[in-house]
Amino acid sequence: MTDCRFTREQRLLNAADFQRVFDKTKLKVSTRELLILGAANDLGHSRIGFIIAKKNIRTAVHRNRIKRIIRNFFRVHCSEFDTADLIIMARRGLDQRSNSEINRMFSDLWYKLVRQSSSR
RNA sequence: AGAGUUGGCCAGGCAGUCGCUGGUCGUAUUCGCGAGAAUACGGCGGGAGGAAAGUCCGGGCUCCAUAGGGUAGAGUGCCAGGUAACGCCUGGGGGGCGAAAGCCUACGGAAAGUGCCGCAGAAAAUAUACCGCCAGCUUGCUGGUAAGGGUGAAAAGGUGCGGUAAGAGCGCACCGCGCGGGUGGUAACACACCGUGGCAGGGUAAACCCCACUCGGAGCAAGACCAAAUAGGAAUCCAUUUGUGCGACCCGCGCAGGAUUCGGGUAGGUUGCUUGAGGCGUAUGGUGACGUACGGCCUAGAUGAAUGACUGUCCACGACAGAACCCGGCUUAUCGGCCAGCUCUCUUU
Repeated sequence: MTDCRFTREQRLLNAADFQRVFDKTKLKVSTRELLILGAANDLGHSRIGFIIAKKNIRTAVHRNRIKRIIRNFFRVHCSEFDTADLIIMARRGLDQRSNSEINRMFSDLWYKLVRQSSSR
């Protein structure tokens, strides 16, 4: 999985997928403005889903921007990780951060997650 | 050149790397007798806005019943036109602001009825008389007044002359107002036009209300199709006393009954889904909104939701902000830049 693509199979698509992650959360890393939940799957690849509440991130432009940046990071780095389903949750204040700040923040969380996963 | 004002246009550019999405072409694999379909990979070109926003109006489209009559309710409110329609737009009229260009205007009815109107003031609408003024006499009372003063946002027209005890539309002239007519205008309305009446009776209708006109309801999570689970119904035809259900309510309409037939439809998927009251150009009618004719154009269609990220570079250093069925408006947010018309001021020739 060294090619850097991002297809429909790599996304959490329905409510049942999301619920499964919430019920079987094994991985959890966070900062003040971001939270990642993870649960192992047996599909042979990772999947990602977003929960970005309108209450926390008020304008659609910022919600789109956050999703695009994180999705792009996931696309490039997904091969570094075991197969799992991840949910990215945005908290209040994230829309105040610039693109590079979000990239750095997510990168820190990502490697924390990789360590947590491999130590298991 | 500066100040103002109105209308229109643009919304960082370029290059590279890595992606996403739908279209099309090609190749491969699978399915199919076949037309073709699905999946994967590759090539090519497409991929947010002026407000995509708020959801405040209007319409298309879909379903409810074929959307019909009445009541209730809601909306609109100077006139004429435009439009699919509108609460929008255009032109005109009245009123207000400005030196002007121009801007603002919820602008029907207070003589159908009801309600409300603080303080001050004698009195806020049936009128009335605090200080005055005048007359009379018993010198502080009676009568006559509303010119003057005072209160107030507002005191039952204004100015002048006559008149009178003092005054007063009491009389007259002009201004204002009402009514009737005339003229101009499709009309709202206007008039330094004519006649007539001494003269309307406060404000508030974005208070109830009255008058005129308009409006059936719900929305793409509408609706249609495929279909695990689960439950026993569903569709068509016939009948319509009674029972029951339905939209804000009524008139009204549907369902239950009998017969025939067999599928039904939650998760999920497919569709609706972008060619449309579309945009561009030319000609033409119109003051204009806009209409008509001809030519050629196709310009996002996602669905846990694409349209991006990173790097370099240039400059004016980039605001507000992301389509979700589709259009027409309105409103609100917005870094800046460009173009055109008009008004005023200054300088120069």
